[in-house]
Amino acid sequence: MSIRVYNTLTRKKEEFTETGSTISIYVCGVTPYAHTHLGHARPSVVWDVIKKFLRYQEYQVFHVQNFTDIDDKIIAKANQEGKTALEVSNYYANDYLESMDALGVERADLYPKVSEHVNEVIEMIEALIANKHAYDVDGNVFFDVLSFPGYGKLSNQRLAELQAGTRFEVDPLKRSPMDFALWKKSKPGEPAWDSPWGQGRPGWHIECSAMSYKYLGAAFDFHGGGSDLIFPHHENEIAQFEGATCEPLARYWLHNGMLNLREEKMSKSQGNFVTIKDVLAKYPKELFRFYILSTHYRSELEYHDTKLEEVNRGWQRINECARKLSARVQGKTAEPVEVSGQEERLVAALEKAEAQFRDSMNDDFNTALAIAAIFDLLRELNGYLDRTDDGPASIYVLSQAYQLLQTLAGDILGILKSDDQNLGLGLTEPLMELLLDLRTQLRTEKQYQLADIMRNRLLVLGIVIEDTPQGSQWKIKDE
RNA sequence: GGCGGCAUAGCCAAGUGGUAAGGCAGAGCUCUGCAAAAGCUCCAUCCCCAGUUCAAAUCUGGGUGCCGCCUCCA
Repeated sequence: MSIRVYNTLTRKKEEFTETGSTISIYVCGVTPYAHTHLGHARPSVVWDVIKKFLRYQEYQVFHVQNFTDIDDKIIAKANQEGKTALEVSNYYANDYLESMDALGVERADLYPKVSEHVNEVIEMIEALIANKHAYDVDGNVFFDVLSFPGYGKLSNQRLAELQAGTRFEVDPLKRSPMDFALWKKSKPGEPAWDSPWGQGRPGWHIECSAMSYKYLGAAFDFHGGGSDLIFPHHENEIAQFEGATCEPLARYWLHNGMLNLREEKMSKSQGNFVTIKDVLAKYPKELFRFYILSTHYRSELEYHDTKLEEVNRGWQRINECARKLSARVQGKTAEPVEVSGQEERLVAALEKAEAQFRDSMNDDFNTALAIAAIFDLLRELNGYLDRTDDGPASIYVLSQAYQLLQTLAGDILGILKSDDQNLGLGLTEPLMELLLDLRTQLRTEKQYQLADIMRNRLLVLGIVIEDTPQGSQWKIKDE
């Protein structure tokens, strides 16, 4: 089954056709002038999972994500704090990367910055002027929207309607109200670069066109970003790119839904945000990823204080199962054996789960469905775990199960806790073994009172004891 | 005013023509010294109205409600 994706450009789900062995991806990054907030986590986690899934499907991926480090807000912040614009943007770009690391998001292959690509920007503007899509007014260069017939094709807007809806004050220098700045003439005290039009700096949208063209060329595979970027940012990107190069920009446009904070869209400018670091100080990254991936990427997502508590229990079940599998398989060698009976049934369940997962992801990266496939598998796994002994056939299929769960939930979705989160360190393990041995002895002698005291006191210390048919087990209590 | 999206059980959430995935919460049961974990069973006819169709949550038209974008925003 091939991959199908919803393409904003055509407004329908399309089959993804590959043009080479490497899939090229450009995702709009951030303007680094404030701490990285929860809203940024959504595209990051989603694309992280998409990339990992594509590799699982044996594609290669090349991922570029920009930093728009020249911007009015950065300059304003720099002035306010008595720093240079570059100091401010570097600081927050670094904060962004740290937040991504903390989320378990794999880094992009490239993080180009506008400040390092002003030449490319200038070249593209020159091409636009040469192609009669842009004009220079006293050191400002604007894109001439009326000159580009395809304007509005991504956001499905008609120019006449857009102009009628203009609510902001129109720069009198513009020929048409919808024209937008490619190059801004610098004012005193602002960072400025030399250009054929005098000292100035790039406008907002041009950097993405120039840098995606430089690193990915024309008609690359995926262009992603939040749905709030469809208009005007991505619409303008297309106009600039195609106006300058006469070639199409990206083949598939994917837009993720907004993450809303307490029913309101989270955004930097409204001061309505929670930083990623705040959330990760309280909750494991894997839980947060589970929450994001429980909903399809195009849907809106609500976040509030108790949200992660609500999804915690289901997430624990997945990890609980992985922990049990790990405990069973650990230190044992799985010899390939002929399977039959309940082992055969389990292997069939593994295959089914893998296929369901794959189909779900192939269908517009439906992580919600993919997670459902994992829950289905969980039931089979837990049932089997209750029934089986530690015979060679059992170890063999259990290690396969463990691997599959690690691959799907761990490697691709990134929602499995790592082993050291599950197990204690150093002395803890032998000590716990000792305690459990003693307690088992007590239980054998029916000294239940003492056994219960032990269990209760360990619970106070954050250690949970579970008595199972396979003996007593312990784990670190969550929360 | 324009463009787009959404409305599915108490909550979260899949599902684009064939008679409602999954998770949480809840009820009952099994296992168990007890507890925990786990398993099993139960729990919706899909905002309203009118159409198309043998058949619609899924298509069409109308209505209501919510949200996003049109200004910086992932």
